[in-house]
Amino acid sequence: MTGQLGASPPTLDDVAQAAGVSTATVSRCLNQSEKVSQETAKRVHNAVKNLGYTPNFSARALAAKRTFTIGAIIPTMENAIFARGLQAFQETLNIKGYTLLVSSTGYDPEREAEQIRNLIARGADGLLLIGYERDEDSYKFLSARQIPYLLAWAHRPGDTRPAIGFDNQQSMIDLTREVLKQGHREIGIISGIRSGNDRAADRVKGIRAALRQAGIDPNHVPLIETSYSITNGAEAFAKLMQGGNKPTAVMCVNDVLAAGAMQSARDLGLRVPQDISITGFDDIELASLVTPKLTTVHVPHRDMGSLAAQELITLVEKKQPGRSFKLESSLRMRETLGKAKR
Amino acid sequence: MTGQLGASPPTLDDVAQAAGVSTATVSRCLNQSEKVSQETAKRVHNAVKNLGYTPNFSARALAAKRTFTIGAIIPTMENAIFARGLQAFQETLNIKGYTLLVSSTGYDPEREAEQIRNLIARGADGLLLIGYERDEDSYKFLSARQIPYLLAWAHRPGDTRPAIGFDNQQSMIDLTREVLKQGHREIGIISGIRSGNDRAADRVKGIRAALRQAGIDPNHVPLIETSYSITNGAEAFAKLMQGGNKPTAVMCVNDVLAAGAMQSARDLGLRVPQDISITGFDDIELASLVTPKLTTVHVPHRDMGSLAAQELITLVEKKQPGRSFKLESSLRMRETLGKAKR
DNA sequence: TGCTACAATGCAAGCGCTTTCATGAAACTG
DNA sequence: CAGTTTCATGAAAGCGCTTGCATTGTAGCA
Repeated sequence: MTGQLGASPPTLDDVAQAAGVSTATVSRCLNQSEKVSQETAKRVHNAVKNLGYTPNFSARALAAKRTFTIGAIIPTMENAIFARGLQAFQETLNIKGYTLLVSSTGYDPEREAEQIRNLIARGADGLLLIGYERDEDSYKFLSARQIPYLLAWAHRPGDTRPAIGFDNQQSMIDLTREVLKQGHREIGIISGIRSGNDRAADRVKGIRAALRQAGIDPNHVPLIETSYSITNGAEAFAKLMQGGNKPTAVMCVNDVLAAGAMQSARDLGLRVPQDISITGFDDIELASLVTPKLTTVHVPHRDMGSLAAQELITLVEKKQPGRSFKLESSLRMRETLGKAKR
Repeated sequence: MTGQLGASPPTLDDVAQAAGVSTATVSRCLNQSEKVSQETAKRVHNAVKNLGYTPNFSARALAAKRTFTIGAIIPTMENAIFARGLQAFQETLNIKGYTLLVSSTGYDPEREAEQIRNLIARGADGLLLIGYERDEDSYKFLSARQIPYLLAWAHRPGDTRPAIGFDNQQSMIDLTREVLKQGHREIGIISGIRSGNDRAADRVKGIRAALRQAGIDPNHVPLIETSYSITNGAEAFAKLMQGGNKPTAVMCVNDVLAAGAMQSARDLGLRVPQDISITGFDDIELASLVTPKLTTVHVPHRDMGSLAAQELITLVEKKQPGRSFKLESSLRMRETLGKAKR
């Protein structure tokens, strides 16, 4: 417990001296303990404790070219969508002895490119990225440096890049069919910004594909694009209801937007689902909290997170090619989708 | 654009050679550009671009003993409470050229101690911590290493440690007085786990102090302690309503718990606020999303985050003693607090 | 007893960067 | 024009760690 009062932190050298061994031995003792005799190990551990020694991470990374750190770059932390899956990702990582480094981009592609370089510069052994869509340069950078990476929250049947997620487009087709089944013909769409966000884009594509199949021209279906927030969802909904032929169902590309839409519906005196149906996507906690409960698409966030962690570690340790996984989403028919009014 | 195909990443040396200068010059060029002639600078920047050079962060940290990185350790990322303030914290940090490293503890004091060491080992120039309560060893460690730190989300009038936040206890006293003003005498409390979480503890203290002042014995007021989650809030509420003398108002230590309580109330067929009043704390987005809208205490999360960032940078750069700031919280009287039934 | 085999340890060379100090050239001074 | 600054640059010493290789001591074997 002898503190290093004000002095610079204790180094491996200090520990070595205190334990009467060389720095090599201390290092081995701290890493691959099996190569050191029990007696020495005890002396070293004592010295470590007495000095309050903590290994300097930078020095370690520099010398070992290995950090046991995985980086994850997500669009935003404010959104429950990623928080859930990321939590599971981190838990699994920790169990396997890895540390997670998170950073967020605010849905800005340039900042994502920046953060990729940043996390690599920081020595991340592997990277988790959200979705497919990003500059080709970023992909080039990753393969030039031979950094294992995994895409998450998305899965495109034909694509070869390793990804783990669900088919956003197909999920939305399924949901849209349910909406159509309820007799809705006038549909409104509230989407997130699709540029640079393939999840949002694929979901909209899904809606449109299903509509087309049902003989509805998707080009005549009103769509409002706005960034993910409750107030934005509310505003978009209000705008949608100002138009000429008002929709009888509003499909939102995620639950946050849908919650906003519901709020706005209430403010406009519209009953859900009697006067208007509203659907979401993601099935975050919010979905079953609002009144009435939101009809949405359930996504196995936690499974995805923990599977992603396992796979990424495999990639890092085995230097394998990298596989893709498709997870199943499922509809959650709750209370906000009802029969079409007319 | 000449990629380093498969090879190890380009280093300062490579850049220096390509530009025909020494590594010292390249380094200066990348850091304090004013000390290098314009012509050389151009050559260097060209070389950097051509090689796709990215400085190795670990090497830089090791040599410079400076990282321009601030660490933040929060209880959880899943909770909107911290996400908001942290976002602002990060934004301000970025503007000033710093990077944020976040890690979470799951409300586990041991993991917090671990993470403190971890972030310091990673070279964080300063630390943001939540609340006052933690092992004395951690505080000792920080001062031994002379690491600037700032406590947030709490502010205790008498305490000398630099903190930025609001008076949790006083805020809750104010809210409780409003509850009492509505005629409530039978109060129930749903709290987070108070051990290791002084925010929760202070809030409960606030309720109890106000009750005592009103002549109600706080020891006879039922309290259920549970970890922060909607379902836990719901369960706690149900349990509270099973007791002998049912409360007419349930005060929750945060909005998440309150949202759970409201859900449970609905399931039990209780109307809010006619049959039972419910209050929250924090005023996260959720609060105005639930039906009816939650009466709660508003906390200036974003202001706190950005002020914290500024102050922490000052601490890091000026090595000043470290000041404390008290922010004002305010009541948001919405729809879930009504007159007592009897 | 002399030999090999092996386990435990030490020596020392880096990892990629910053920074002090020295150096030489150019720009001033009187 | 010699003497003094100023400026741009380079040489080289680390920062704290890991790790390949060399060295030692001891056990195992014939």
